[in-house]
Amino acid sequence: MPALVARVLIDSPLPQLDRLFDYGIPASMAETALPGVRVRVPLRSAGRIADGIIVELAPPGDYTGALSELDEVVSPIPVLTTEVWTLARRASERAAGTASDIVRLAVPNRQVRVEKAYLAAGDRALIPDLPRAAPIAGYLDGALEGAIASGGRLAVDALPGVVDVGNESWVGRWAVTMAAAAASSLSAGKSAILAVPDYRDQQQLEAALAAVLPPELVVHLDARQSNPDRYRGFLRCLSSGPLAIVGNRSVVYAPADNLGLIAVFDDGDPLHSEPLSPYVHTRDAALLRQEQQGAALIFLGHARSTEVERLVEIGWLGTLSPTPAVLPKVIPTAQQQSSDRLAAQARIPSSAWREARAALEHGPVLVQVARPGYAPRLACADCRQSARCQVCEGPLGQKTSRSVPACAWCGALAVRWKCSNCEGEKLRVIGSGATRTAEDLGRAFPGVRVIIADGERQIMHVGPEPALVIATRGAEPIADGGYRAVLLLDGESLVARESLRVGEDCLRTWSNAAALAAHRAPIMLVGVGGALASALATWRQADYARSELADRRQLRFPPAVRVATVTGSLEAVAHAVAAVPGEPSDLLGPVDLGDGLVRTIVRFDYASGADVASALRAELVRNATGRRRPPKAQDRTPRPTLRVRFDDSEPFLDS
DNA sequence: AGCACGCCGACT
DNA sequence: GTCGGCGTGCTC
Repeated sequence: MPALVARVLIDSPLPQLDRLFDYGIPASMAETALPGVRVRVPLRSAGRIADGIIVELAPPGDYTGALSELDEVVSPIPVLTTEVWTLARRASERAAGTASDIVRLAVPNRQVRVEKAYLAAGDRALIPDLPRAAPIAGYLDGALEGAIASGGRLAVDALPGVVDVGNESWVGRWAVTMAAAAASSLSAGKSAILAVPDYRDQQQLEAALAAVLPPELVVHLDARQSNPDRYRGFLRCLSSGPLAIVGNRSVVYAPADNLGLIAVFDDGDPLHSEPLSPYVHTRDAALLRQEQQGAALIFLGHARSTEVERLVEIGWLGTLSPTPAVLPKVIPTAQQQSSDRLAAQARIPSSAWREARAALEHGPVLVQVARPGYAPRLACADCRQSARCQVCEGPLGQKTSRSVPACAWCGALAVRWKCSNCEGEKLRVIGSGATRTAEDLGRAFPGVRVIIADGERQIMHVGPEPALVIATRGAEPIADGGYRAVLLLDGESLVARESLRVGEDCLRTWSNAAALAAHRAPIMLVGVGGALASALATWRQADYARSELADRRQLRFPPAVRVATVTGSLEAVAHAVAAVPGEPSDLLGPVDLGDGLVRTIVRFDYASGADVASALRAELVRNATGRRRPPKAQDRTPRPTLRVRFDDSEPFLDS
């Protein structure tokens, strides 16, 4: 029997290195060179050492050249499990990226001290008793539990409202459902991966988990942790025994032991879309992993994304709604101006103003606004042309009513501003941000405490006392006992944006805010009518997603079809696009992006995704290894880079 | 990425 | 005749 070789994944973003390399195993490493461990290996001429991970030990493959030997086993801990490796390879293939880019997301940086402590602790015999499964409230008895036990796939409509999970800790009811689902999986001895879009969601989920699971069974893995904390959590996942693993998008790659459930909350939140190459969305990674490992898969949310709706329509996902149905009390408000002068100034129709005033007698009222700051835009007071930065031509805005106007793009303060059109020197405020809304509302409701929550002033909780809580979308605090009323402002300007996703995006953020209301508290959507308003009012977000998806099918826009954007020089893009199978390819572009770059969007059906990805990936390799400069061109011209990005929604967003 | 190998112009 | 230019291609 021939000696085994170590097949190693090199840590490199280069597409031409994205394959396994065979290395001989020196006798000194025979004990430690095992699958999953970090190694250092010589690459190309001696002297150059690369980091890598042993993926498998195998008989020598078809490579016939001289084998180099491993240089060093860096650590004995198998950080890359077989499941995660397979997932990384499949996810990267689907996105025409490299597996090591995914592995970098999946395996945190090594922290030597943490690792030493972990190894010194030895195998932890201290495995707590498995929790007992408690029934999951709010849905048909046993429906969720059954799906979790049998590896089912479900789109679950979340329960609106907030609850106290103990210690005066109020969380959204969705978090209780998700925690109960995790407990259900753990009670069967299987781990659960719980992915949430942002930190505030994570805090709610952790509070809900603390109520149903002992802390030894919960691990978190998120971007906010320090590197050592993250690595410590990661190593805990590797030790045996079921765990609830909580985190943001890259938690879907956690090395869960005996995975039984993947649950994703609010998959329509843009934070679930990975900004690092190869840009694999949490939803897609979760779908691949579920298919591969057969765990249960749950997409939980207050609104349904068109992507999930598509999966429901093709039968890949089942659906589950609360039983009995829970309908928030949404009141569409007519656009009639308020008779109250101050309310009118604050853009609030009279009916909404009356409801808010009544609600403020009893507790906090949430006001959701579109933009932070005081004035999102400024214009010349004389000619009304929008005011531009004198440094970079960016739009000017104002943080507070007193602050110096500043550029939204480069941050330059606009001192001694002069209109480029009419030489005017006076600025005029356009629109209202959170701060200005707060000032206006403070005048309309004198004597009421006003709280502002936005990206800069992050507030997680507010008490049950009366207060006006002005929050930008996604920054809403949880109110103890729920808000007594919710006002959704700025809908008109939000809906007016030109973007493929405005409708579903608005419905999602409104629904999330509405879910923070107390039972039967009024929710007022100001200034919006039509299908969107009625979807919110009837709390039938899935219906809206269905009609939205039907529209996208008509137009052949994602997610009815898949897309890939190909960016680079005109020739490189044309060449790459020509390699896409399925003639004649369905193309949009090329459009000129300036700097000698163009972008073409390739559209294709889900069924041909693998072919398109492998064709474009081959083009990436060819472009990276082929001639670097156009022959006879000037020396200093940088090599035209070719970039490919799958399922990129950016070109369809507002400009 | 790096770095060696390989085929054309000025040199002792 | 050789030294070295950078264009080309490979990395177990």
